[in-house]
Amino acid sequence: MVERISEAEHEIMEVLWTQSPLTATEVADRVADQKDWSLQTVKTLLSRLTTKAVVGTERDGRRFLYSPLVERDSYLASMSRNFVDRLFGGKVTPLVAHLAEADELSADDIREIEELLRELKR
Amino acid sequence: MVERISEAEHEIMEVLWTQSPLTATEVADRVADQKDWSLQTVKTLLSRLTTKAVVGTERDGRRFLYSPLVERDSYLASMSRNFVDRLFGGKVTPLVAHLAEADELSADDIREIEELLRELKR
DNA sequence: CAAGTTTGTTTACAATTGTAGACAATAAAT
DNA sequence: ATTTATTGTCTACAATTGTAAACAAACTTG
Repeated sequence: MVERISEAEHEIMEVLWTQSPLTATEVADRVADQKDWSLQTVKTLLSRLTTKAVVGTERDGRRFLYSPLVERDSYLASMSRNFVDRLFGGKVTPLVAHLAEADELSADDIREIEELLRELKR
Repeated sequence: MVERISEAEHEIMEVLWTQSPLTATEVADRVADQKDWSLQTVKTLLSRLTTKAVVGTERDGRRFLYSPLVERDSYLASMSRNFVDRLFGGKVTPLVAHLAEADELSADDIREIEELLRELKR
């Protein structure tokens, strides 16, 4: 069971998934592109993530190096599952249909997905 | 801009999307299949939804009849958009790829989606 | 060494969310 | 007419979330 990760926490995770381990300050620096958070805020989020055991720490002198303990893939999987379950009754087709109708799919997207599905069948 | 709807509130919306207008008690009855909520809880959620202006009320004597003010489709659209943006950098293909790899797609699903895409191209 | 800097820990505090209880007004039932 | 049920409104209260400030220990720099 992957612990629930809040939206702000997720932002931190994305940084760590891109590169790790990192110190709190490094995380803060990298997340600064997206969010205007103080170092304190980042440290709070990191500590909540470690409490939830989705981020692990490794001592490096007096400070910590943080790394993700869950893989991005497995996180995405559980989020996607949850999302599709809640909003589309667990069926992926209606989701794709929906995105398509909402013009979220370009011709390119469609080609890409078709290609992907072709791959899958083999 | 569609107001943010919480998870519990969403459950109520699903009921109203299925049928409306309904009284609070009727909503409570119907939601009872999914969630073990007291009537009070349902009434609180309904009132939060009306405050957010995603549910509208119509007086019927001393009580209210509740109806959705946002369409399910447009809600789904904005949720999907948000989801795909946040987790898949706005690209749908990786999402589908992900679901596929996570074995969330059966052979039937694949056929369905292919059919759907064929439709779309016309 | 004294002063500033970095880092983790503790505490804070408002908004949102889940989950109601209490109460008052009205309607229904006996 | 008195009791009971229904309904909306107001209030509550803990957990989670976003966003830090305060503080203390340790490290760096002048």
